[in-house]
Amino acid sequence: MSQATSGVGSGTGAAAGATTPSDFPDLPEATVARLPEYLRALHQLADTGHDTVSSEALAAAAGVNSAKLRKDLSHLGSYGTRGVGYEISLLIAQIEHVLGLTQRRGVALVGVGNLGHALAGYAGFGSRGFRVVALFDADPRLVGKTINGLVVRHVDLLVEFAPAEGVAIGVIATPASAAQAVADMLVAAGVTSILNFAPCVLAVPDGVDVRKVDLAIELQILSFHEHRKSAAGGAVAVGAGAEALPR
Amino acid sequence: MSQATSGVGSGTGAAAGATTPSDFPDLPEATVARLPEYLRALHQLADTGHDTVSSEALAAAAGVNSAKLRKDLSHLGSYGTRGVGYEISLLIAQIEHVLGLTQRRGVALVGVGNLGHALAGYAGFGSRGFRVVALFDADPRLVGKTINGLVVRHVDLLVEFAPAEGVAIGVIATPASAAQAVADMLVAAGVTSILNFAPCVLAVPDGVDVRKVDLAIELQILSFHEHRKSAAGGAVAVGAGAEALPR
DNA sequence: ATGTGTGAAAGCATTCACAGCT
DNA sequence: AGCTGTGAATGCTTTCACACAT
Repeated sequence: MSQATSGVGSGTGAAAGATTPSDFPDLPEATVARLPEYLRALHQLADTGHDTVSSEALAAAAGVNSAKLRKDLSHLGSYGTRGVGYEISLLIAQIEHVLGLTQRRGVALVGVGNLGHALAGYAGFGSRGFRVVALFDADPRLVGKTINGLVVRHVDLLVEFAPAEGVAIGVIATPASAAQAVADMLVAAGVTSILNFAPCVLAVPDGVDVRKVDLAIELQILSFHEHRKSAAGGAVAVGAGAEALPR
Repeated sequence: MSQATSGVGSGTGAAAGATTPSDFPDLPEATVARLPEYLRALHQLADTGHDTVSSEALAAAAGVNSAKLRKDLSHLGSYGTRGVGYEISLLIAQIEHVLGLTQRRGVALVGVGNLGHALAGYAGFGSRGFRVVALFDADPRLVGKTINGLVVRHVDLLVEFAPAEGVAIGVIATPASAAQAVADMLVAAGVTSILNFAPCVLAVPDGVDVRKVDLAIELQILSFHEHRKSAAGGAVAVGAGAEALPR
């Protein structure tokens, strides 16, 4: 997947000011991928009136085991109290800081068809640290329409408009045939993070991160396990076969 | 956290399948997760007139390195010819067989709001081994509507209708607050594979597979890398700057 | 007592590099 | 020669289990 490029310079420049200059642990990628889930679970706990939480309880809410959770959190530095647990608000702040969510990042959505339209209206973006700031499409019938308060612009204007709109992340929701061209434009506009919903691989320069979401792939993975389950016992008396299931 | 599992009952039984149980390697989970991508790449190659392909070329088309590809394919048994490469049609057939895609599985979609509506119309399902066979929602304004030739039923009818419609996989596209209740119903209806788009963890009995897709999480992971990139230096940072890790 | 933080051990996954088939 | 298939080596992740702080 993404390859971490350079390390953290010993902040000579450190121009970014706003965020605390405190050091940047270099976190295992597996840990980074779980932090958002912890964050979600923490917000849920905070909303239900909790103040502190044990690793056991938080792990349950996030769907992992407690040893993993503690190890993950230990990479951020120590924010728990032995014998007590973690203070929720403190931990939320710390995770948000590490993930860079203290600044609300702008998202450009390219492709406002079926899926793209749904994404444009997805409230989860807004409530979890992001703001959709621009919409693009190649279809003249869509260009000019307003969706959720944003006008759809022609994709040819992407390179021109994206930088001004403060786009930090590009989301590709076009057909596969258009995805590479869109990725090229995003890169040309200075975007270095891309979320790709099109079923194809993208070629991008070093330093650009691409993550992919492919719905059909998820289903096919489920299909494999389904297939295996039905092939397993043959007879399989009743459910509850406690086979060693992976995952 | 309500998670009334209980009432699993319903015998999945249905031993009808005559797939040979013997030819089932137990594949590493990481390999299973990549097979769908190989399959997509193979179809692409087949469509552009290719007949055989080397591990190097297929790996490039799938976005992995060739050693990994060969190792993955070796788990399925040997389907390549040394000195030549892989015969594409043969490999497609083999992967489809292993993933259980020879039978087109039925998908029930629960939650036909913004996202669910888009999923109902997503062509990628149909073209890659699945068929949406039922739609459910709790909103009376949506129940009764026809989307893509399917009538939206009330979610309370799920347990009654799903088995008859041949549902093998359930897709949850409801708000998080409803997701667990829907999961319980799917389980009660005998569904043992669930794809969850709601931002929450689901409690399900052993033997039920859940995969989760959370769009905000993907963005947050990208945010982390973005954050780190901008902490490293100005913003210019031309690629190719592979640096040694700090210490 | 209780529950975090963390070395050490175990388990997976990826990469290397080359033997062996065509 | 060219390219697959695969043991061996490396690196990463998870799990264990317990010292240590409160």
